[in-house]
Amino acid sequence: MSFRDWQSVQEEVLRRIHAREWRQGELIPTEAELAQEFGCARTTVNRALRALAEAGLLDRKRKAGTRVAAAPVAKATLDIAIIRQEVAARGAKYGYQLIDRSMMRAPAAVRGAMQVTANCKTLHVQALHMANATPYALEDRWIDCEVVPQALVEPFDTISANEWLLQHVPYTHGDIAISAKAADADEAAHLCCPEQAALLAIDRLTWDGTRAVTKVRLLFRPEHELRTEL
Amino acid sequence: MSFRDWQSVQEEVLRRIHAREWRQGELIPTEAELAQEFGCARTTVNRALRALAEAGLLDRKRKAGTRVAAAPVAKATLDIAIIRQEVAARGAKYGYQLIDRSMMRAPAAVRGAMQVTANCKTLHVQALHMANATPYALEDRWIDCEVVPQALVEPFDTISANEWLLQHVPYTHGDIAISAKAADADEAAHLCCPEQAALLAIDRLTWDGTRAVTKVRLLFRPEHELRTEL
DNA sequence: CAGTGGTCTAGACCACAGG
DNA sequence: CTGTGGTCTAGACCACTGG
Repeated sequence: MSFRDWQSVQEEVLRRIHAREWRQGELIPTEAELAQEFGCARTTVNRALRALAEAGLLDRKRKAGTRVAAAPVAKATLDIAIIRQEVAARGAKYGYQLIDRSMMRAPAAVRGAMQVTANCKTLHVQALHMANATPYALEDRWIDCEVVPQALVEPFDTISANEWLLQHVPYTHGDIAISAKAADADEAAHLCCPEQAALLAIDRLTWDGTRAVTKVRLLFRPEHELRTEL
Repeated sequence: MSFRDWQSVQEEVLRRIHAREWRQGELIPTEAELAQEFGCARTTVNRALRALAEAGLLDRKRKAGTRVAAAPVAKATLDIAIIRQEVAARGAKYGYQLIDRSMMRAPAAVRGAMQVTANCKTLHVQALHMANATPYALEDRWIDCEVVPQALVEPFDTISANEWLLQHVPYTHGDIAISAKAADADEAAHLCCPEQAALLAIDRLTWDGTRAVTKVRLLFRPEHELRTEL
């Protein structure tokens, strides 16, 4: 019985965890021991165990060894693409419609989240993304024009801010929050759904270093689902 | 200028992407070339580029080389823990309350998703998770007792099915769907919120091989948010 | 066919943390 | 101090796929 590539080592380790040969919280053999047992290099065992640790199934600590994670925190990965591609991936025809584009002072809540001052120049862009001519998502966005001056001359009438920003503005990291929200009158009108309908909301705040680039809320139609695997 | 560990190689590559030294869709140098430039082994460059490819920033193909991803699909990772731990992590006191536990025929929709027959023995468990004595999440679960016979003798009155299953039943993979749902009368009563309030719903279907183990819907209070980073 | 990434190896040194 | 995982190296072979 020998396992010569890291995938088969990983499978064997997974099998032992599922079969409860190695119990939750229990210490498993060291990399060197497993390498000897499996007849492969320690590097190969390391690759397999590291992948499982990243997936949350193992806890590894120097000197302390490797344990089967007591509470396997599942990592569900959401792929967040440009909305146009998302719609296309569902086999629907993408449509875009600009609702509003204007310089305005952001509400206090938005200024707070973006950490900008009250008189910071911000651009507000609101637009509707459509799939097969029916509403798909409502985008409500604030852009800090001191960070992204190019946005001042971009009309956003044919290309969405969503797409334009991803392609033209670098960022270092972002925060995402997913929640549910009842549709207000305005949102219901744009999304062609009843007022008070339960909408899925994705809020994203994007940073370049220490400065907020943009804050966006995407509201999806009631039946919308985010899908992923475990 | 030399970059001797994979993290610094990764940072340098990231810098060049952000600085647009390497444009979107553009071919970047081969691993061997970069290794020479950076004064390190090809393995080290490989480690850095592989990590960036997993993060969705690079597209790699044998023979075709490595390109900067045209549409950087952001991967947001949600950590899905046992609810008791989730509540504890927020610094609140966890509470648990069983609402219903009974053998019953699952609705057609549930049977379809779990791919079981109409007369399959299924256990229905409904329970409330609480934080600081206020409702936190409503759990509505179906368990296939042919796959998990031990569940038949488990009362689920002090330990939640959520936690018991994770600790006692192995699984191979799962599907997750996140959506928004308006509270019906029953749900509103349990969660102490107005009827029609917008709730965040997480549906999870867990498999062991080709057999469905359990299907669960978790409904969270209106103000609940799932947070993650990019 | 040949260029590129994917992986394995044996050995080495290092960083961290338990005892 | 010592055991464990984390990483780097140089070299090798392989698998895929573009031309």
